[in-house]
Amino acid sequence: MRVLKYAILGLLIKRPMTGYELAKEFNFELAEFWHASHSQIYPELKKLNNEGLVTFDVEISGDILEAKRYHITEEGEQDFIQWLHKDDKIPRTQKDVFRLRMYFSNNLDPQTRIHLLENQRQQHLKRMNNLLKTSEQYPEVPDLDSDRFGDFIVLKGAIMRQESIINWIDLCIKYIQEGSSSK
Amino acid sequence: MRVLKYAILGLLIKRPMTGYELAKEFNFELAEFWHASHSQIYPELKKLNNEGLVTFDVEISGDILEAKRYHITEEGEQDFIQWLHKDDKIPRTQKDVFRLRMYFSNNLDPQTRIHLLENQRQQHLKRMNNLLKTSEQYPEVPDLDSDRFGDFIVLKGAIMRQESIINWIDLCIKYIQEGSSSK
DNA sequence: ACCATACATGTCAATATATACATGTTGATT
DNA sequence: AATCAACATGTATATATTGACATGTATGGT
Repeated sequence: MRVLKYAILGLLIKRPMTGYELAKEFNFELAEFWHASHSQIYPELKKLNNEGLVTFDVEISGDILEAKRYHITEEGEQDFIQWLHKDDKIPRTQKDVFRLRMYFSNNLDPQTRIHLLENQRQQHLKRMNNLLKTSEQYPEVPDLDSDRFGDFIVLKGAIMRQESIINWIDLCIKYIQEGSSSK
Repeated sequence: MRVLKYAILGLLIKRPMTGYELAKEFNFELAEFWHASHSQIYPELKKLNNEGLVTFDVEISGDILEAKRYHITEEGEQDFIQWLHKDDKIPRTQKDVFRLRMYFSNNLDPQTRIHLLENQRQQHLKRMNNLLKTSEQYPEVPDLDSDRFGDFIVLKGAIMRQESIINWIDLCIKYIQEGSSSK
């Protein structure tokens, strides 16, 4: 499906970027829902360039350090916009190692289960606080056509997801406490 | 990290299974949080057998049709139980193509955004109903040590996640309607 | 007898992803 | 002058995953 292709094209519509900058984007705003590291990005940029969907200018900083600043072409923009209109079939599976572990949790004693859950809880709570802090950047809903709008709604979604996960963990802990005290 | 290895070992603790049956498991109870198809399962079973973590008996149904029924060994069980105790670092990214799309949604007109969101909403609602139907199998919390407990809690988690996704979609639709009417 | 569905096991090729290997510059601080 | 963090670009290897290719049996219904 070449999602990375479209992730890159979408970012380049905002502004021309180097491979290094693209890699950074995947570690900030987009990090909750997409990621790619530079070892994937550089070959993909080369491919997109061969396909005529992006071009680049070489910039020099200092004496010799070269950076390729990639721009999206007219063709690339058309391809991206076309992709953007497509309906997604919701994936049957969202892989989640922790939930797989919990699926098998009858093989653990109650204390261990609670330890594992508390550990997850703490990590999710920490992320939740980071997301809430980030969302302070948005005292109000950005304009629909602003490129902040997308970040705003996926951030909201990340917070809601986080909330739901923490509630689930708390529910699991409750079940385990009730189930083990009654014995 | 060889998650498939542990997914298979965990299933084989419940009961000995053929590769075919394992593949089916990944399409039912576990389907929300893990999946593997037979082209991954058969080679992995061979590998686990070489490592001494599983063994198999050949069963004949009818005249000649052979099926290998895999059993977990003592060593396999120890390996699995050890893995099960491990804390997971929560993943920075849960890849989600639809949210990536929404991140770029400022490039779409409001009607198209709402169409895409409604389409997702419908699909998620349908899945939600399936999950709720499945959860009718559990009029009460299964015993902590029953192998139904794991299925029960991940099913609860799937329902909560689904609820959260639908709420997010509704929120997005609301933002778009408000944002486009005020212009 | 025919047909469809489920049972059953495997391989192959393409793609995707993560991690490590590999190299070098620039600019700011100490 | 030395050091460190950030900038910058690539390749290589291993693993994971998907979808197609490939083959055949068993069972129940018409």
